Amino acid sequence: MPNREATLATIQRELTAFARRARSKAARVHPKLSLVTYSMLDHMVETGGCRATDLACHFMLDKSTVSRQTATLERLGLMVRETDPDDHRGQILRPSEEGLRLLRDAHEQRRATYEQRLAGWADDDLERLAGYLQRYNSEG
Amino acid sequence: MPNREATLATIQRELTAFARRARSKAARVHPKLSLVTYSMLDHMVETGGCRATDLACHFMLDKSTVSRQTATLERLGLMVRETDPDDHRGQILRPSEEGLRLLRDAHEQRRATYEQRLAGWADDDLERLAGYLQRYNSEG
DNA sequence: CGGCAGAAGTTGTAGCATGCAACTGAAGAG
DNA sequence: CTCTTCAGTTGCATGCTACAACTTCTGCCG
Repeated sequence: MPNREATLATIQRELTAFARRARSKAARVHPKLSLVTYSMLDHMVETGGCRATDLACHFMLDKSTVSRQTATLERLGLMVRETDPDDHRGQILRPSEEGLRLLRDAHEQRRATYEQRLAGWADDDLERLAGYLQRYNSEG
Repeated sequence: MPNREATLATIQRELTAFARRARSKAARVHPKLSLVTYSMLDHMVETGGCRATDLACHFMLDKSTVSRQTATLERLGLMVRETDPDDHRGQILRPSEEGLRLLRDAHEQRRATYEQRLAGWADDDLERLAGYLQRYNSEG
């Protein structure tokens, strides 16, 4: 049985390896979208439409960066904006129909990738892993 | 008991969240080093001195990118290079004394971060998580 | 009411990482 | 010897990011 030090080192190493792979492989979940713009579109759906400031806060990015990324999304026809009726300074950002389609495709693609990768796993192992990851992310 | 679909979705979501956090938080593991340059120095140690081509292959980067990063490391006094005696085209890259010191600091810093984050975990939970992560990374 | 602080976004500027392509120098095959 | 291939560097372009200055609008306080 390995000691705690070694186990911690393994977890650290494996999570780092995962992060590196995620950045390089899943960096382009769609030809037109980077991981960040994809996540932004996703966040607009999850929140039911949000403002640029929300995105900046949630992803810890400068508002100028968000402004440029949303401009790109709009130029690609993947996002629409409407002035917030309650506060004319802000805008409500939502995916367009095409943006929603693209998001669904990307979701399905990623789901299939994970399903294939975890195909050989037993159900209870999957559930334990899911629980561990939730616990890890919620702490700290 | 959740179904397999839901469990897979959870794993996917949590790993994505982890990757996003890793990008923003662990982006700078040391004031002078980015995650990439840090990993490069680390790889030089693990391999006992390697060539730029090895780094490019291992990290899936263009050789020009590696060339510039190693130039930066050398300019910072963290790395030294010597012409490969067996092949005068290549160079053997190694951390300098200061590079090794800095690497040890960074290692310790990261180890402490993980230890703190996982402080409340039972040993067998840690070992199971480590095993799951190894299995996940080794497959696919 | 009128002015002023603060918030939401945009744009100018700069820095950094990265990739592709063209180039230099060296090793190895014929 | 010559030609090809490999290791590495450099020029150029691109994309993401931050900081700062500016615009427009809101909300508050005198």
